[in-house]
Amino acid sequence: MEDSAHPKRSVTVADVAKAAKVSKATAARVLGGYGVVSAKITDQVMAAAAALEYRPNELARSMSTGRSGIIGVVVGDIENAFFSLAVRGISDAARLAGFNVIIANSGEELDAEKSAVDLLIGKRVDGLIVTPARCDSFDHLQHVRRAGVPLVLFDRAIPELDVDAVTGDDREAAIAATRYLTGQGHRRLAYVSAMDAEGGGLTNIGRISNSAVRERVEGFVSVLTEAGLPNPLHYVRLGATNQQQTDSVIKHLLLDSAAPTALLASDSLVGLRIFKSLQSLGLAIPRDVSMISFLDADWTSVTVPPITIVDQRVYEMGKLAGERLIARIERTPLAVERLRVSTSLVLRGSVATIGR
Amino acid sequence: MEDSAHPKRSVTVADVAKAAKVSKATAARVLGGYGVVSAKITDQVMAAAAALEYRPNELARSMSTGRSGIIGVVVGDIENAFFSLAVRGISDAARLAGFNVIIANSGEELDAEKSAVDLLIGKRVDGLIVTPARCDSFDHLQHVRRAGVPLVLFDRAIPELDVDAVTGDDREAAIAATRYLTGQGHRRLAYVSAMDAEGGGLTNIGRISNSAVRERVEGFVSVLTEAGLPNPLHYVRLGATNQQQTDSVIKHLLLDSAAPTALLASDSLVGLRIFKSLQSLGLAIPRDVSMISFLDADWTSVTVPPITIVDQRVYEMGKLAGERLIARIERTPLAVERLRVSTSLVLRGSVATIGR
DNA sequence: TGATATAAAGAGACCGGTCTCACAACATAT
DNA sequence: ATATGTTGTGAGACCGGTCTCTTTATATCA
Repeated sequence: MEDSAHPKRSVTVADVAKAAKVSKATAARVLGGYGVVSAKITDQVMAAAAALEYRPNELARSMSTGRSGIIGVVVGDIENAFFSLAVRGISDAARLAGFNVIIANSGEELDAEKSAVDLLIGKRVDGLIVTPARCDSFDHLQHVRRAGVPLVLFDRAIPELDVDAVTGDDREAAIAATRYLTGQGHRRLAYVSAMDAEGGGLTNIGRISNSAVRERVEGFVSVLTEAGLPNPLHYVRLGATNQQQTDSVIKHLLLDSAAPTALLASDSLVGLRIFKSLQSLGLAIPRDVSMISFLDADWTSVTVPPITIVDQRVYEMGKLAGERLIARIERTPLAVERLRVSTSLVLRGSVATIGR
Repeated sequence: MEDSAHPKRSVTVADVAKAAKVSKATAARVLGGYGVVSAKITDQVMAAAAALEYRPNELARSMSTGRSGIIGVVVGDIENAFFSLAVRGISDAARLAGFNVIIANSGEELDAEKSAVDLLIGKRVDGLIVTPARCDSFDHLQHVRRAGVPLVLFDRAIPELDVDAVTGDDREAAIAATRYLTGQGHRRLAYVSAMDAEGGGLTNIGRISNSAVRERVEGFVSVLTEAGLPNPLHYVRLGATNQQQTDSVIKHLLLDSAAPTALLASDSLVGLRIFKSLQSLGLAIPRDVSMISFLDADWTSVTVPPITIVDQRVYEMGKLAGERLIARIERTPLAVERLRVSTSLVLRGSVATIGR
């Protein structure tokens, strides 16, 4: 058994051709499924290929055709349920169209994102779906366009970049959630996100570099303003990137003399962290504080009480992004668009009605 | 702006060479970072490359070097937290060694697995990590070996296949969990898995085609037998593949006159389904029934009560598998091994002490 | 029966890199 | 001054497919 002998020159069309006693071109026609070949020769070649266990070298194929059949996807963090669901949607769309998916993690860091994009372009992917970590730095994405590689942004849009984007209707979602909370009598509401905050406190919404978060905060603030509540930015907190940070954020929020009565979590990871923080502070939901989280994550339906959430339909978002990209790859003439997938509020038990 | 012009012949070494007024070979040496080139020429070439925005074609590079720098991973379902965590571990190990990861989903189906493997081999991945859907059908994996592509099995082992495998110590884990349950006075224990059951009832452990599940069931049964409990296979149930099936499985189990007092869930998805089933049946944990789930999934720590789990250290498993594969790719001389990652029981609140 | 159309097969360039080998220029040894 | 070595550069084969162009064999028609 010298199976383990490593390099093992693989079987090529030339080998098959020789075995089938035909020219390389003819064997290639049979194996590649193009051109015209007589039935007899086809059989010969197929038999030879089977005997030699021929496997086409997709790399070589891609080289000459110029198409790799691969879609590159750059996400923030696959471990996050949001992205794994999205990837599923993208993969399903891709598979249906005969494409494969190669995934790269950016860890929500710009540098990692840049090198991931470079790498995928190097691998000559046929198209790219990117969740941009920051919406204010996009040279590398501009470069993708210049290279002629179709690009679709996911979850976050960059208006300055003339390119398709698939996002949730974040502003509307935030408005709906916030209105619901104010409708239940809440007057002091906090918005908590995992986004890195570069200075601690937030003074200027426009400076939030993630469009999804920015739009949600805008929606949140607009409702509060509209309701005549003072200082709507006062309870917007960023930086809940891990349990410890979140504990600290929550503690500061809730130990304030004018503590918020309701919390809006920007994603399911933040939501989970907030939930745990509240648990460890011994605060009951919704008696002591109400909360709403984005994303219908597993955990949100099995807690006591179950968590009211904004259902983002991430799978559909992913699928849509995949389909859009494939349409671009196949040169379907389409106007550049921002596709918004509508969200819906799923009422469960984590919001109390207060006052009145 | 004719940015959108699609095909856009990309800049090649030849283009750079011409611009820098050197030979293709020299430009290639600079750009590829091999061979010897004088400082002056290096600068010239680099300048030309920068001006032209040269990006190497990894495909072509792979063709001539025979290395793609890609590791292929075939998992059951990325959406499953078990796999997404594992993929993270694999990716981290890969990135550290300068490899990239391409992921394919098998949906736990043999045919999909076969074509995924074929596809990845076609893409000339440098190595393959596979979670075999069935341990009794491995022609396609044998083929991988014959093709000279390093292979590491993940989560499940196939003893007949002379190849490395990274798994949990499933038998020990099941033994520990089961012993804990019997130690708490439980005498009728059920094991529930999502594996497809081809006949409904289970009569022969050896026929379970997934080694991880089989070993867990073996461990489970061995403890029960050792404890002198009758008919240990009686409460082993497969087929909890979705909520409806699980509801039915749980209902049948618990409406029996001799209903089990404790349930062992084979993975976190099954665990979650069981939890929901119990909720909908109005049964309280652990008062009416106790449960233990595999995998420290998000949801298990925020339920009431929190769920006692078998911590599988999946990230480490993934990382180990990645490292092992890379060692193989780099021809480190190593004996073929089955690497077992130890698990531990994390006691929370979902198991009652009964009797006595 | 010879001229022409058509189908099937072969020859070889090409994709964009890597890499071997040949060769030139200059330094050092004899 | 000639032999030998070293270093930097150029020419061109090669990886394994695709694909165009040419050639050959067979069918169709006058």
